Amino acid sequence: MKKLKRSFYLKSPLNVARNLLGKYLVYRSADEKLIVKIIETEAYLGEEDPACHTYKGKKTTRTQILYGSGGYAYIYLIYGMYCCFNAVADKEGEAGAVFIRSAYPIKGIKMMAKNRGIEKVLNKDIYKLTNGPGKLCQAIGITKDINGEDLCGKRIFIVEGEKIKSENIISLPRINIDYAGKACEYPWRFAINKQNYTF
DNA sequence: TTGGGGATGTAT
DNA sequence: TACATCCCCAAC
Repeated sequence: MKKLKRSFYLKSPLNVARNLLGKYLVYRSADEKLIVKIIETEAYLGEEDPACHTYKGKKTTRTQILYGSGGYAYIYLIYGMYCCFNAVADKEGEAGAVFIRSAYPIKGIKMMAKNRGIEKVLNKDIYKLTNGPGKLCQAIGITKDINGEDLCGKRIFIVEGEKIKSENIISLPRINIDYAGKACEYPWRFAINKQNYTF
């Protein structure tokens, strides 16, 4: 399947967040290739977005990667416990990102279960392996050492997966950003509508 | 050097 | 609905 090119990521986070739905995230672990389908994303718009780590132009070592060119991995630790995966979006100088909130396991399910500390997975429970940002990172085994990795490289990348019709995409308010004031109402979360879609 | 807070997950 | 648990960074 075709790997997404740099140009895919150089657009606005809202555009990239919507277009990442149905795409496959591929990670080459030491043992095998792990693949998940992206089913829920959130857009973070940069200096104007109170929920974004770069709000008001905040520049630190952590946010540096966000200001760079789109198409790189941004991984940070949340609540001192879990890693969250983002794809940096927009062009150099614009600090946007797309947060991957939920995915569905496609390949390497056994390894993902092992990484999550689960011995046996029933078919009906497969989706639970990666249905959260922290779970996703734990399942495919990525940590902060992937931070800054080129998504157009070989270790981790995204490929054309399934084309999702626009009528099957829903937009919703983002989650757990209550501190962001009015911005917590903006419909910048995108998901595949499960009502007309089966995995 | 310090302390408050956070793009979560799990059990209850 | 509680709480585990610790990096990040601004302010001191």
